[in-house]
Amino acid sequence: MSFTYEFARPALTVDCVVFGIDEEELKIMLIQRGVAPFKGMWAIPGGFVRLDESLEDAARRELEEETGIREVFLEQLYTFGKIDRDPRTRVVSVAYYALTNLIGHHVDAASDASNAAWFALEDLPDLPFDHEKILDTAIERLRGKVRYQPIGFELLPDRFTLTQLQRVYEIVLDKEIDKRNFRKKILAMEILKDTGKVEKDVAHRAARLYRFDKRAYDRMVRQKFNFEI
Amino acid sequence: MSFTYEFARPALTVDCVVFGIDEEELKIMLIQRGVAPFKGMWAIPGGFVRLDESLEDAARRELEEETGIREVFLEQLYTFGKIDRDPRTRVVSVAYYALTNLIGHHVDAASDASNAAWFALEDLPDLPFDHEKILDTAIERLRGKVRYQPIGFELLPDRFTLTQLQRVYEIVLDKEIDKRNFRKKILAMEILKDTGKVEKDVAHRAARLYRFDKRAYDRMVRQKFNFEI
DNA sequence: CCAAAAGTGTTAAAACTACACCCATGA
DNA sequence: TCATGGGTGTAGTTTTAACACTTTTGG
Repeated sequence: MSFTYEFARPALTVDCVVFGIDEEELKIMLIQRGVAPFKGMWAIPGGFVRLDESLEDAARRELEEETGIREVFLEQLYTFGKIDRDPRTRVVSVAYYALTNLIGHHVDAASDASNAAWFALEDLPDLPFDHEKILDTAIERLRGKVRYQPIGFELLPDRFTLTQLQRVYEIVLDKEIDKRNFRKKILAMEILKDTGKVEKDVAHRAARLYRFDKRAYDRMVRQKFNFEI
Repeated sequence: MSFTYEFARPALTVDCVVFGIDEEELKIMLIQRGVAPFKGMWAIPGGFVRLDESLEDAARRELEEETGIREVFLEQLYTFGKIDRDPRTRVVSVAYYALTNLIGHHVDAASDASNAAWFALEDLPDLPFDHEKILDTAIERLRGKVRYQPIGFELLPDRFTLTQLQRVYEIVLDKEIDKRNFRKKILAMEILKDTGKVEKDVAHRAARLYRFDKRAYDRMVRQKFNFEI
């Protein structure tokens, strides 16, 4: 089967930069390419857009097919369209970025996604195409956005401690934050809900667990409130 | 001539939201469609991406062809890819937005762009496709970006007064700003250069003319400086 | 000399920064 | 009882917001 058009069309793909925080560092998920070009290289997951799906649907489908990850925060990043970004032919790629709770998405070696793996940003392999540029753009966006939109939570489990949240900001922004000032600020926003529970199995005083209160946040946005770290 | 591919491909277009400030309001440039669908309706300028040009090149080319506007601030906005956004067939559109000195781009009725015109945002005709959504996205981006990136100048002539600049911010952000505080803040940034000239032909004390000092701005960005209004 | 916009400082309130110790828990 | 991180307040500094009058110019 083939498709014929009156004018030439670029191929259209989606790519998906997946972030996660593990211990003390920011990681991204890569997949090992099974086909040419760049067969065997680690790359950002992605693939061709089908005619019967929106761009975001395509990004989510590819993400699940290639890494098993689903139901995560996903946002369009930028569309990359330089003429020669793919050596084969003209390919335009709409890039997305995803934020995941890495702990909940450890790669299961037996799954479809057995050729997917997390990589620390400090320790990345060479990437094919313009994937390095896509990644840089994603990091820049994450750093910028995390300061004025409540997306830090997306990198944590549903329930988290204030220290975990602070760590997220310290890792993403790559700077130390004062504990007392951070707590004062984030609690003053009244967008966290104390779950009444505490950590389990820790060898020190157990910390309170909070949950992001989307309802409260939406209410504040309506009242012209500004989230800022 | 025709083009055949193994898999179906969406058509790819660029669209360009052009902003300008005239007197006391924000305007955008629309063109009257000469072809179906929606023939005769006013729409955001745009067109198909060719294989031998990047996305930004395509946006600039279409912009010049349809409106005569060239050499303006242009930035990618968002890519719109809902399945049914075009009634004919699947079309994905990479949207850009441009900021222009409207006074320098009054539409010349005798030009190629004779079917282009400026419209006040408050007084827009119905728009085809998802152009209203594209426009809303562009306005939101402009409002957000103007606060932390020095792009307000792009809506003014090369030389401008502080009052003109303040007006730009008041119009874009749709709120009044205190004159003394605005001047203090913007001058403290040291990104404006006093040209030594003053306004001509005004029926009151002539104001100083300033120019945006990109060199100084870049220097400050390197020093971790934050532009913010 | 009048109309119109240019230009200019001060003060109070709010936000931010820096900083150190006691507490609860499990091993 | 010790090691580990949890949790808390205050004071100095900076930033922001509110506010009104004099100056210059052309008509």
